[in-house]
Amino acid sequence: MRLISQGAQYAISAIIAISKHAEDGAVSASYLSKSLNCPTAYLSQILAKLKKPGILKSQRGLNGGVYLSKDIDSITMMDVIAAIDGTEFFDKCFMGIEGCGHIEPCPFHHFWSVERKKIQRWLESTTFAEVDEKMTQAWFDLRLQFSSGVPSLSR
Amino acid sequence: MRLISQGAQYAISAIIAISKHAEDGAVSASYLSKSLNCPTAYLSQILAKLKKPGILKSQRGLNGGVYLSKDIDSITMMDVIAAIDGTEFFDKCFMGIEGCGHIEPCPFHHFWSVERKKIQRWLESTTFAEVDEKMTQAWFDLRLQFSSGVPSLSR
DNA sequence: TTAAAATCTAATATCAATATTAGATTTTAA
DNA sequence: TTAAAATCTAATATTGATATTAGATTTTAA
Repeated sequence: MRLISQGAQYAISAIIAISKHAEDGAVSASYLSKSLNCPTAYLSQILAKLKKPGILKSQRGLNGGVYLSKDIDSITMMDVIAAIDGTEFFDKCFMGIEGCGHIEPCPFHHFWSVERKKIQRWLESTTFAEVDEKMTQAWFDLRLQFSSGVPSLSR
Repeated sequence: MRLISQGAQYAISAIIAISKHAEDGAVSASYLSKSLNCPTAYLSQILAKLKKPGILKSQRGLNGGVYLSKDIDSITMMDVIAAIDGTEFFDKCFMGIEGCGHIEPCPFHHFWSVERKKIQRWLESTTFAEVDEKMTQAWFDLRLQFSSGVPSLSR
Protein backbone atom coordinates (compact mmCIF):
# COMPACT_ATOMS: atom_id res chain seq x y z
CA MET A 1 0.00 0.00 0.00
CA ARG A 2 1.86 3.03 -1.26
CA LEU A 3 0.94 6.03 -3.29
CA ILE A 4 4.07 6.90 -5.26
CA SER A 5 7.01 4.66 -6.12
CA GLN A 6 10.43 4.79 -4.57
CA GLY A 7 11.68 6.15 -7.89
CA ALA A 8 9.22 9.05 -7.82
CA GLN A 9 10.28 9.80 -4.25
CA TYR A 10 13.91 9.96 -5.34
CA ALA A 11 12.96 12.18 -8.28
CA ILE A 12 11.15 14.70 -6.10
CA SER A 13 14.00 14.92 -3.61
CA ALA A 14 16.49 15.17 -6.48
CA ILE A 15 14.70 18.13 -8.04
CA ILE A 16 14.66 19.93 -4.72
CA ALA A 17 18.39 19.33 -4.38
CA ILE A 18 19.07 20.37 -7.99
CA SER A 19 17.08 23.56 -7.53
CA LYS A 20 19.29 24.43 -4.56
CA HIS A 21 22.23 24.42 -6.98
CA ALA A 22 20.55 26.19 -9.91
CA GLU A 23 23.26 28.85 -9.82
CA ASP A 24 26.10 26.34 -9.86
CA GLY A 25 25.36 24.75 -13.24
CA ALA A 26 25.09 21.01 -13.70
CA VAL A 27 24.93 18.70 -10.68
CA SER A 28 26.22 15.14 -11.00
CA ALA A 29 24.16 12.04 -10.25
CA SER A 30 26.87 10.77 -7.93
CA TYR A 31 26.72 13.96 -5.86
CA LEU A 32 22.93 13.79 -5.77
CA SER A 33 22.86 10.14 -4.83
CA LYS A 34 25.16 10.81 -1.88
CA SER A 35 22.90 13.62 -0.73
CA LEU A 36 19.75 11.56 -1.13
CA ASN A 37 21.37 8.41 0.18
CA CYS A 38 20.24 6.35 -2.81
CA PRO A 39 22.01 4.23 -5.46
CA THR A 40 23.83 6.34 -8.05
CA ALA A 41 23.15 4.23 -11.13
CA TYR A 42 19.51 3.82 -10.22
CA LEU A 43 19.17 7.57 -9.73
CA SER A 44 20.74 8.07 -13.17
CA GLN A 45 17.94 6.01 -14.68
CA ILE A 46 15.36 8.03 -12.80
CA LEU A 47 16.93 11.32 -13.88
CA ALA A 48 16.91 10.13 -17.50
CA LYS A 49 13.14 9.79 -17.29
CA LEU A 50 12.87 13.44 -16.29
CA LYS A 51 14.58 14.57 -19.47
CA LYS A 52 11.90 13.43 -21.89
CA PRO A 53 9.14 15.66 -20.44
CA GLY A 54 11.57 18.61 -20.40
CA ILE A 55 12.05 18.87 -16.65
CA LEU A 56 15.81 18.30 -16.76
CA LYS A 57 18.60 18.62 -19.27
CA SER A 58 21.99 16.99 -18.98
CA GLN A 59 25.59 17.71 -19.82
CA ARG A 60 28.01 14.86 -20.43
CA GLY A 61 31.66 14.79 -19.53
CA LEU A 62 33.77 16.25 -16.78
CA ASN A 63 31.87 18.75 -14.66
CA GLY A 64 28.73 17.53 -16.37
CA GLY A 65 25.49 16.50 -14.74
CA VAL A 66 21.86 17.51 -14.79
CA TYR A 67 20.16 20.88 -14.44
CA LEU A 68 16.61 22.18 -14.52
CA SER A 69 15.38 22.99 -18.00
CA LYS A 70 12.66 25.32 -16.73
CA ASP A 71 11.95 27.45 -13.71
CA ILE A 72 10.93 25.69 -10.49
CA ASP A 73 7.69 27.69 -10.41
CA SER A 74 6.59 25.89 -13.58
CA ILE A 75 7.43 22.34 -12.44
CA THR A 76 4.59 20.69 -10.54
CA MET A 77 4.63 17.63 -8.33
CA MET A 78 2.42 15.93 -10.90
CA ASP A 79 4.92 16.62 -13.69
CA VAL A 80 7.50 14.58 -11.82
CA ILE A 81 5.22 11.81 -10.59
CA ALA A 82 3.71 11.41 -14.07
CA ALA A 83 7.20 11.15 -15.60
CA ILE A 84 8.21 8.32 -13.27
CA ASP A 85 5.00 6.49 -12.33
CA GLY A 86 2.63 7.54 -15.10
CA THR A 87 -0.91 8.79 -14.53
CA GLU A 88 -2.79 5.50 -14.64
CA PHE A 89 -3.53 5.80 -10.94
CA PHE A 90 -5.73 8.84 -11.52
CA ASP A 91 -7.93 7.06 -14.05
CA LYS A 92 -8.12 3.83 -12.15
CA CYS A 93 -10.79 2.46 -9.87
CA PHE A 94 -9.86 1.90 -6.20
CA MET A 95 -10.67 -1.75 -6.68
CA GLY A 96 -8.99 -2.01 -10.08
CA ILE A 97 -12.30 -2.79 -11.77
CA GLU A 98 -12.51 -1.98 -15.47
CA GLY A 99 -16.19 -1.13 -15.78
CA CYS A 100 -16.35 0.97 -12.60
CA GLY A 101 -17.77 4.46 -13.10
CA HIS A 102 -20.63 6.75 -12.29
CA ILE A 103 -23.21 4.37 -13.72
CA GLU A 104 -21.89 1.17 -12.19
CA PRO A 105 -19.87 2.32 -9.20
CA CYS A 106 -17.75 0.01 -7.04
CA PRO A 107 -18.08 0.34 -3.24
CA PHE A 108 -15.39 3.00 -3.19
CA HIS A 109 -16.31 4.92 -6.29
CA HIS A 110 -18.24 7.87 -4.84
CA PHE A 111 -15.82 8.48 -2.02
CA TRP A 112 -12.65 7.73 -3.90
CA SER A 113 -13.38 9.68 -7.08
CA VAL A 114 -13.74 12.82 -4.94
CA GLU A 115 -10.65 12.23 -2.80
CA ARG A 116 -8.51 11.17 -5.71
CA LYS A 117 -9.47 14.33 -7.59
CA LYS A 118 -8.35 16.41 -4.61
CA ILE A 119 -5.00 14.68 -4.57
CA GLN A 120 -4.67 15.11 -8.32
CA ARG A 121 -5.51 18.83 -8.18
CA TRP A 122 -3.05 19.41 -5.37
CA LEU A 123 -0.24 17.63 -7.18
CA GLU A 124 -1.04 19.50 -10.40
CA SER A 125 -1.18 22.89 -8.74
CA THR A 126 1.74 22.61 -6.34
CA THR A 127 5.06 23.69 -7.82
CA PHE A 128 8.56 23.17 -6.51
CA ALA A 129 8.78 26.91 -5.95
CA GLU A 130 6.03 26.64 -3.32
CA VAL A 131 7.70 23.68 -1.76
CA ASP A 132 10.91 25.65 -1.47
CA GLU A 133 9.09 28.49 0.27
CA LYS A 134 7.14 26.39 2.70
CA MET A 135 9.67 23.83 3.73
CA THR A 136 11.86 24.28 6.72
CA GLN A 137 15.62 24.20 6.48
CA ALA A 138 15.42 21.41 9.04
CA TRP A 139 13.77 19.20 6.47
CA PHE A 140 16.46 19.75 3.91
CA ASP A 141 19.02 18.81 6.52
CA LEU A 142 17.06 15.69 7.29
CA ARG A 143 16.23 14.52 3.81
CA LEU A 144 19.30 15.64 1.98
CA GLN A 145 21.66 14.28 4.60
CA PHE A 146 23.57 17.54 4.96
CA SER A 147 24.91 18.58 8.31
CA SER A 148 23.66 22.15 7.90
CA GLY A 149 22.58 24.51 5.18
CA VAL A 150 23.13 23.91 1.50
CA PRO A 151 26.53 22.35 1.01
CA SER A 152 29.12 23.39 -1.53
CA LEU A 153 29.51 21.02 -4.43
CA SER A 154 33.04 20.16 -3.36
CA ARG A 155 34.34 18.80 -6.58
CA MET B 1 1.14 3.91 -7.85
CA ARG B 2 -1.66 2.05 -6.17
CA LEU B 3 -3.43 2.33 -2.88
CA ILE B 4 -4.42 -1.20 -1.92
CA SER B 5 -2.93 -4.47 -3.10
CA GLN B 6 -4.51 -6.90 -5.50
CA GLY B 7 -4.94 -9.24 -2.53
CA ALA B 8 -6.92 -6.65 -0.58
CA GLN B 9 -9.09 -6.05 -3.64
CA TYR B 10 -9.85 -9.76 -3.86
CA ALA B 11 -10.60 -9.85 -0.13
CA ILE B 12 -13.11 -7.01 -0.33
CA SER B 13 -14.92 -8.55 -3.30
CA ALA B 14 -14.85 -11.94 -1.60
CA ILE B 15 -16.52 -10.62 1.55
CA ILE B 16 -19.25 -9.01 -0.50
CA ALA B 17 -19.82 -12.30 -2.28
CA ILE B 18 -19.73 -14.29 0.98
CA SER B 19 -22.24 -11.91 2.58
CA LYS B 20 -24.61 -12.61 -0.31
CA HIS B 21 -24.59 -16.25 0.75
CA ALA B 22 -24.74 -15.71 4.53
CA GLU B 23 -27.89 -17.83 4.68
CA ASP B 24 -26.42 -20.70 2.71
CA GLY B 25 -23.64 -21.61 5.14
CA ALA B 26 -20.03 -22.01 4.08
CA VAL B 27 -18.95 -20.89 0.61
CA SER B 28 -16.00 -22.62 -1.02
CA ALA B 29 -12.88 -20.81 -2.25
CA SER B 30 -13.25 -22.43 -5.65
CA TYR B 31 -16.77 -21.08 -6.03
CA LEU B 32 -15.61 -17.64 -4.91
CA SER B 33 -12.62 -17.60 -7.21
CA LYS B 34 -14.83 -18.39 -10.18
CA SER B 35 -17.15 -15.56 -9.26
CA LEU B 36 -14.29 -13.12 -8.71
CA ASN B 37 -12.33 -14.40 -11.68
CA CYS B 38 -9.16 -14.86 -9.62
CA PRO B 39 -6.86 -17.82 -8.85
CA THR B 40 -8.41 -20.28 -6.37
CA ALA B 41 -5.28 -21.16 -4.41
CA TYR B 42 -4.22 -17.55 -4.14
CA LEU B 43 -7.66 -16.61 -2.87
CA SER B 44 -7.38 -19.39 -0.28
CA GLN B 45 -4.26 -17.73 1.08
CA ILE B 46 -6.01 -14.37 1.18
CA LEU B 47 -9.04 -15.86 2.93
CA ALA B 48 -6.75 -17.47 5.50
CA LYS B 49 -5.48 -14.01 6.44
CA LEU B 50 -9.04 -12.94 7.19
CA LYS B 51 -9.46 -15.66 9.78
CA LYS B 52 -6.90 -14.39 12.25
CA PRO B 53 -8.63 -11.05 12.87
CA GLY B 54 -11.97 -12.85 13.24
CA ILE B 55 -13.59 -11.71 10.03
CA LEU B 56 -14.07 -15.22 8.63
CA LYS B 57 -14.26 -18.73 9.96
CA SER B 58 -13.82 -21.86 7.91
CA GLN B 59 -15.17 -25.37 7.72
CA ARG B 60 -13.06 -28.14 6.27
CA GLY B 61 -14.29 -31.06 4.24
CA LEU B 62 -17.10 -31.67 1.80
CA ASN B 63 -19.55 -28.77 1.67
CA GLY B 64 -17.02 -26.79 3.69
CA GLY B 65 -15.76 -23.32 2.94
CA VAL B 66 -15.65 -19.96 4.63
CA TYR B 67 -18.34 -17.90 6.28
CA LEU B 68 -18.53 -14.55 8.07
CA SER B 69 -17.74 -14.79 11.76
CA LYS B 70 -19.52 -11.53 12.56
CA ASP B 71 -22.27 -9.40 11.14
CA ILE B 72 -21.47 -7.37 8.04
CA ASP B 73 -22.42 -4.16 9.84
CA SER B 74 -19.46 -4.68 12.14
CA ILE B 75 -16.87 -5.40 9.43
CA THR B 76 -15.24 -2.25 8.10
CA MET B 77 -13.21 -1.73 4.94
CA MET B 78 -10.23 -1.00 7.15
CA ASP B 79 -10.60 -4.32 8.96
CA VAL B 80 -10.10 -6.10 5.67
CA ILE B 81 -7.38 -3.87 4.25
CA ALA B 82 -5.43 -4.00 7.52
CA ALA B 83 -5.65 -7.81 7.55
CA ILE B 84 -4.16 -8.07 4.07
CA ASP B 85 -1.94 -5.01 3.58
CA GLY B 86 -1.32 -3.90 7.15
CA THR B 87 -1.67 -0.32 8.38
CA GLU B 88 1.85 0.94 7.72
CA PHE B 89 0.52 3.18 4.97
CA PHE B 90 -1.43 5.28 7.46
CA ASP B 91 1.62 6.01 9.60
CA LYS B 92 3.96 6.60 6.71
CA CYS B 93 5.17 9.79 5.11
CA PHE B 94 4.17 10.40 1.48
CA MET B 95 7.86 10.52 0.64
CA GLY B 96 8.78 7.57 2.83
CA ILE B 97 10.93 9.76 5.07
CA GLU B 98 11.51 8.51 8.59
CA GLY B 99 11.84 11.80 10.43
CA CYS B 100 8.91 13.49 8.69
CA GLY B 101 6.34 14.98 11.03
CA HIS B 102 4.78 18.16 12.30
CA ILE B 103 8.10 19.63 13.36
CA GLU B 104 10.11 18.71 10.29
CA PRO B 105 7.52 18.24 7.56
CA CYS B 106 8.31 16.96 4.07
CA PRO B 107 6.82 18.88 1.10
CA PHE B 108 3.69 16.78 1.25
CA HIS B 109 3.23 16.54 5.00
CA HIS B 110 0.60 19.22 5.64
CA PHE B 111 -1.53 18.28 2.67
CA TRP B 112 -1.09 14.56 2.90
CA SER B 113 -1.57 14.13 6.64
CA VAL B 114 -5.04 15.70 6.27
CA GLU B 115 -6.06 13.73 3.16
CA ARG B 116 -4.70 10.46 4.48
CA LYS B 117 -6.67 10.91 7.69
CA LYS B 118 -9.85 11.40 5.65
CA ILE B 119 -9.20 8.19 3.78
CA GLN B 120 -8.42 6.38 7.02
CA ARG B 121 -11.59 7.61 8.72
CA TRP B 122 -13.73 6.65 5.76
CA LEU B 123 -12.27 3.15 5.62
CA GLU B 124 -12.66 2.76 9.38
CA SER B 125 -16.27 3.97 9.43
CA THR B 126 -17.59 2.29 6.30
CA THR B 127 -18.98 -1.18 6.88
CA PHE B 128 -19.90 -3.85 4.40
CA ALA B 129 -23.53 -3.39 5.40
CA GLU B 130 -23.42 0.15 3.99
CA VAL B 131 -21.71 -1.06 0.88
CA ASP B 132 -24.48 -3.60 0.40
CA GLU B 133 -27.11 -0.91 0.71
CA LYS B 134 -25.51 1.60 -1.58
CA MET B 135 -24.23 -0.55 -4.35
CA THR B 136 -26.23 -1.22 -7.43
CA GLN B 137 -27.09 -4.73 -8.50
CA ALA B 138 -25.37 -3.84 -11.75
CA TRP B 139 -22.07 -3.64 -9.94
CA PHE B 140 -22.44 -7.07 -8.44
CA ASP B 141 -23.15 -8.43 -11.89
CA LEU B 142 -20.06 -6.72 -13.19
CA ARG B 143 -17.64 -7.55 -10.45
CA LEU B 144 -18.88 -10.92 -9.46
CA GLN B 145 -19.20 -12.16 -13.02
CA PHE B 146 -22.75 -13.33 -12.54
CA SER B 147 -25.21 -13.07 -15.40
CA SER B 148 -27.97 -11.70 -13.19
CA GLY B 149 -28.90 -11.53 -9.53
CA VAL B 150 -27.27 -13.65 -6.87
CA PRO B 151 -26.66 -17.10 -8.30
CA SER B 152 -27.45 -20.35 -6.57
CA LEU B 153 -24.45 -22.22 -5.27
CA SER B 154 -25.00 -25.08 -7.69
CA ARG B 155 -23.00 -27.72 -5.95
C1' DT C 1 -15.76 -47.83 3.96
C1' DT C 2 -14.59 -44.99 0.48
C1' DA C 3 -14.35 -41.43 -2.89
C1' DA C 4 -15.09 -36.72 -3.56
C1' DA C 5 -14.82 -32.06 -2.13
C1' DA C 6 -13.05 -29.10 0.55
C1' DT C 7 -9.33 -26.56 3.62
C1' DC C 8 -4.56 -25.95 4.80
C1' DT C 9 0.39 -25.55 4.19
C1' DA C 10 4.80 -25.40 2.15
C1' DA C 11 7.48 -25.01 -1.76
C1' DT C 12 8.15 -23.15 -6.00
C1' DA C 13 7.34 -20.00 -10.15
C1' DT C 14 6.46 -15.60 -12.31
C1' DC C 15 6.57 -10.77 -12.75
C1' DA C 16 7.45 -5.96 -11.96
C1' DA C 17 9.93 -2.70 -9.22
C1' DT C 18 14.17 -1.83 -7.49
C1' DA C 19 19.00 -2.03 -7.70
C1' DT C 20 23.66 -3.30 -9.45
C1' DT C 21 27.22 -4.08 -12.77
C1' DA C 22 29.88 -3.28 -16.75
C1' DG C 23 31.36 -0.85 -20.18
C1' DA C 24 30.79 2.58 -24.09
C1' DT C 25 30.78 7.44 -24.93
C1' DT C 26 31.51 12.35 -24.04
C1' DT C 27 33.86 16.29 -22.24
C1' DT C 28 37.43 18.96 -20.31
C1' DA C 29 41.31 20.27 -17.29
C1' DA C 30 45.98 19.52 -16.94
C1' DT D 1 47.26 14.01 -25.73
C1' DT D 2 45.55 11.87 -21.99
C1' DA D 3 43.39 10.71 -17.70
C1' DA D 4 39.55 11.65 -14.94
C1' DA D 5 34.79 12.54 -14.32
C1' DA D 6 30.78 12.42 -15.96
C1' DT D 7 26.46 10.64 -18.76
C1' DC D 8 24.25 6.89 -21.13
C1' DT D 9 22.75 2.23 -22.09
C1' DA D 10 22.09 -2.57 -21.77
C1' DA D 11 22.31 -6.58 -19.20
C1' DT D 12 21.86 -8.76 -15.05
C1' DA D 13 20.61 -9.40 -9.98
C1' DT D 14 17.59 -8.90 -6.10
C1' DT D 15 13.36 -8.45 -3.78
C1' DG D 16 8.54 -8.54 -2.71
C1' DA D 17 3.90 -9.19 -4.53
C1' DT D 18 1.42 -12.24 -7.04
C1' DA D 19 0.38 -16.75 -8.50
C1' DT D 20 0.87 -21.84 -9.09
C1' DT D 21 1.71 -26.52 -7.77
C1' DA D 22 1.61 -30.45 -4.98
C1' DG D 23 0.17 -32.93 -1.54
C1' DA D 24 -1.47 -33.63 3.37
C1' DT D 25 -5.57 -33.39 6.11
C1' DT D 26 -10.50 -33.08 7.12
C1' DT D 27 -15.29 -34.00 6.42
C1' DT D 28 -19.32 -36.13 4.71
C1' DA D 29 -22.56 -38.18 1.36
C1' DA D 30 -23.28 -42.34 -0.76
